Amino acid sequence: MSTHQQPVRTPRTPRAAQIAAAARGLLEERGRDELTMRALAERLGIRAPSLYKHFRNKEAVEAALVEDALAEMGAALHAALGEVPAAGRVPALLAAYRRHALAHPGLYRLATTGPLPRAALPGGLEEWAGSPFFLATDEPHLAQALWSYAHGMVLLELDHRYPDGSDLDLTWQAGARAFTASGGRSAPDVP
Amino acid sequence: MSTHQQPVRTPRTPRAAQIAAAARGLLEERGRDELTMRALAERLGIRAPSLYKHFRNKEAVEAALVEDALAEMGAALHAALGEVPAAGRVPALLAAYRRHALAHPGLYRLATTGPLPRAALPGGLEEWAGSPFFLATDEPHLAQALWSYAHGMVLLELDHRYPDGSDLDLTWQAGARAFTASGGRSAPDVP
DNA sequence: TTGCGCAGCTAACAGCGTTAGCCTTACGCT
DNA sequence: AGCGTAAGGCTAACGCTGTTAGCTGCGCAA
Repeated sequence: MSTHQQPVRTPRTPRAAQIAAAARGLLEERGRDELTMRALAERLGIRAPSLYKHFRNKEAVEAALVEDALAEMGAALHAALGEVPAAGRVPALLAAYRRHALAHPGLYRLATTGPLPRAALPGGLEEWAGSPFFLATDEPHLAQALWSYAHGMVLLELDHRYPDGSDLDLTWQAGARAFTASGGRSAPDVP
Repeated sequence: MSTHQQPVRTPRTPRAAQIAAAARGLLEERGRDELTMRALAERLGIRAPSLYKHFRNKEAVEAALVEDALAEMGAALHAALGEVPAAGRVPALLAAYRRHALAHPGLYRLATTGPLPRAALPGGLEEWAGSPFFLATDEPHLAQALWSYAHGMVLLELDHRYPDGSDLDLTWQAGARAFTASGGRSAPDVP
């Protein structure tokens, strides 16, 4: 229907999949800079150099996680849009974005900050993961602005940049209101 | 008047100021992960361990740069608001934010991503640097949303996350329109 | 003149990603 | 049955990182 098909995923040997899973666990449990090749190997019961039999280098391990992150984020956003009438798409999209990002903070950061390893990613995955913003706004520039807003909100929330005691639910609502009131060809106001 | 006084700065010995200046140059010219203690020392004609006579550790050097970054960003934003009538504050603020961040990308990233070294920062500096968003919107939650939007835009632009050929001027305009049309107690629409 | 402290130095350590080279195991083919 | 090969582990080591300990020389103050 309105949600295009998810792009093909990069094939992964069974052992590579195990390593990626262990890396993901390490990333979420101990944070980005404790995801080291030696710690990853230890979690798998092997030594660090053995990892290089399965991944070219650390960046390739991270690229595998980025691929997972984009695929899962894309699936969550497309699913959120599927359940909602056109008028309520922006708030639904923002809620799903926030929920998914905060549920996987390490993965979110890895996939969305710093340079994207585009060469190691399946073609079309990035666009597919971002397309819900275009589906929710019907206008490319407003879609990019909405995406930027959601990204900024999540990062500032993860980094504890908002003043203590901020009611972020209300902040997300204020942003949702701003983006539904404006520009979108099909969205009536949601006070 | 409406712009409060800038908070006091942390005192810095002459040598510490030289080191911070060299660190800033290194950060902007060669990027965040080429800002190493050895490279910094070499630029100053000394050896890395000597730096520890002036800064407790690398994090303290970075904290000095974060302080500079917040003070300068705050000054730029307050200045931008001072030149503009109430109605045009949001677009003026966003334009100044973008211009300043893109002019000092390394410093911007250092100061706004990852955990803030709040303990090493002068009290009130962070709030002062962020207060222009409150002055521009007159509503705390919309202010935080606007800030998040600007932050997300800058980061995605710096990280080249937008599709090739995106006209980001138009995206910034779309966001400015969304945030001026909505909520703000004093802002009429700016088509 | 004596003493002190500032600001440099070398040597070294642990941890990082990564490479080279070795060895064992398992499997397919003749 | 035996051989060849490839997969997937291993150790040792390199150059890089931040950081510490301890030494040295210079300048200033009492």
